[in-house]
Amino acid sequence: MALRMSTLFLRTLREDPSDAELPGHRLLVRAGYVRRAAPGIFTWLPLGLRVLRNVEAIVREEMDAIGDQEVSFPALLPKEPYEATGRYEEYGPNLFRLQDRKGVDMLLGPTHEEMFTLTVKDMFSSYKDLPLGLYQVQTKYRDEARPRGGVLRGREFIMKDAYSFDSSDEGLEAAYQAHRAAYIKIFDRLGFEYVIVHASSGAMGGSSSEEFLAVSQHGEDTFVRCEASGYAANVEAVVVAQAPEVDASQTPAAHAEPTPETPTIETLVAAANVNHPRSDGREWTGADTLKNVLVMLRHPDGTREPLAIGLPGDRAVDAKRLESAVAPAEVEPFEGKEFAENPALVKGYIGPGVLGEENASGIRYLLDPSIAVGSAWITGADAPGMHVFDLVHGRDFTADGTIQAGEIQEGDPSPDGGGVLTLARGIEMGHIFQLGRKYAEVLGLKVLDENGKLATVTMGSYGVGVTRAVAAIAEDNVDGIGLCWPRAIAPADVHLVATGKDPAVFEAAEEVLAGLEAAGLEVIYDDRPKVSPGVKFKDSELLGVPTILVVGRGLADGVMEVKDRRTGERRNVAVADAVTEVVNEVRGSSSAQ
RNA sequence: CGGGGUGUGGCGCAGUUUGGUAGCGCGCGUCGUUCGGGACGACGAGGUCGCAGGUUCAAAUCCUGUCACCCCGACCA
Repeated sequence: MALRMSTLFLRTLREDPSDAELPGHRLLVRAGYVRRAAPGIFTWLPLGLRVLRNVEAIVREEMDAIGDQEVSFPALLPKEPYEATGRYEEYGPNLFRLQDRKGVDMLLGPTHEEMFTLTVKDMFSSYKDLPLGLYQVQTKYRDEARPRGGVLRGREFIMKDAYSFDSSDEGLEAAYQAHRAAYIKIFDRLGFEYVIVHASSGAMGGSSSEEFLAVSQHGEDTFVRCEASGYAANVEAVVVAQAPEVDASQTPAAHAEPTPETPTIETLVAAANVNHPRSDGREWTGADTLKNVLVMLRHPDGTREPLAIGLPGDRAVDAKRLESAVAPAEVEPFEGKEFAENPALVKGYIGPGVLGEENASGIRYLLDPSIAVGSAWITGADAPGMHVFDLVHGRDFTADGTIQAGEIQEGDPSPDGGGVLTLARGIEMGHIFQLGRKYAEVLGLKVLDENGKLATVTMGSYGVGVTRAVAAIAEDNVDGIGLCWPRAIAPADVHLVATGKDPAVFEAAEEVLAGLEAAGLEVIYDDRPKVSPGVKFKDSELLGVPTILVVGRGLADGVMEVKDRRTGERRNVAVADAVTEVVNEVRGSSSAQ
């Protein structure tokens, strides 16, 4: 199979497109792989489509290998199934909605749990039909508030979504592990650095969920990992361990002190060091203060509930962690008028004295798990310009519970006790869920069990962002001059370049091309006449095929040049050996990048 | 939704401050020269300057409105 540059539907650009920011995105456009059609919507040109198909092929092979069966659902869907699960509303403006000529509401599918569940319900009715694994590679639509990074986050994108159906929890666990293992194979073959992290399952429900993140500074997700223990998790899903109790027998009784004009942690610490220095000679820091943050929760039924969060003063509330911790409730700011409505609250000087369902404010009070029983704090005294010192958790105040909402910081202890955490960014490439019975329950997917009784099926859902994988791999495989595709997904095995105007060069190139094709290699052949060698070399580097074979001036000496795109290494090979050398190059390192 | 920015041939940009018949580079076409690192010359095709209204003898340029797009944030199974 050969693509001849003289006729290929391709136009490379010498300059970066002005609307692209990420290096991989720029190069995908410059090298003629994709073109933007509308915000977050892309046209795949011949070379891009070849890469995309290669990724799809790998995904299909590994899904087939675990016995999942491929199906294809429509993208244009009726709304009823999504109304049944509540997601027609839940998805809100992210759902593309439309009407048919009769005015019937329809939608473009953002994900297909409902359709798979209903189809299995249609066809199967016995435990003997299970387990079952189905998947599709299909176009999804989500009207993202802000598409970004080109193909990385589009409004139309291709996802491989798979679903498992089991009659028992053990079956679900087995299916989950099988899909997890298949994903490891897929991402290994795609050739990029990734981590598997614990994720919060959020609104999807279910008990267990892991994400496959491509490690990338351009990623939108922040995750933590611990070198020592191997722990890795999305920041949203980090469960901070409860700090062990400490001895408070030597801590003096709590005492309130005037601390005028100290509404912030910084001003409080400064004032405390001047007016109330520690007896042990150490300076007060933000970590000695107990900060109490108020938020307003809005529950799905519309009711609003204030919530107070106590955490060390040197640590912020992480909005994503908080959202995740209080889901399905949503977080809103605690406004000035709400302070006014609760006279127990003294803004800037709020303390545990009034917080808590049993205390004056009546506001539920949850502590960060790092607040140990027995630890002593400087915190608000609930009077203007007053803070209380040596206030001991468990002795002088208690809370209504703990909450996982504190910001995770570089160097925090790993939750599994093995070391310290580092922070990094990643691109979500895959997400696997144990959904459990949520969808089957709502949509009535039940089968008869061995005893002839109806049992609700338990499900898993497993997604891979296929178009996103192309974008993420591009981001991960660029250098100053172009793309450098991993072999497994490159648009061709070899980029054959014929330089100069000597007909003998083109004749020799045709011969070696025939040899490469006969060996089963896919070749991009730059057969353009009257194009200068410099242009051809630049284009070959821009396109990023891993092996470049140059036929040109060396021909007079009986040699061709084999060049490795990634390393830049080049070597001459005898014309007679060129096909064999290139085939070895391609096959010999087919599993490496 | 908040903040910032940009709309001028296919692409990248200048021109807008100070109103006077739209320009550069790349790409594209023809001819000739060139041919191992984005060659050169000559000729040429291609733009209602995002849109609407206004001011003016005259608007890419000034005024009003509007739309679109990009980036950062919020959002995002």
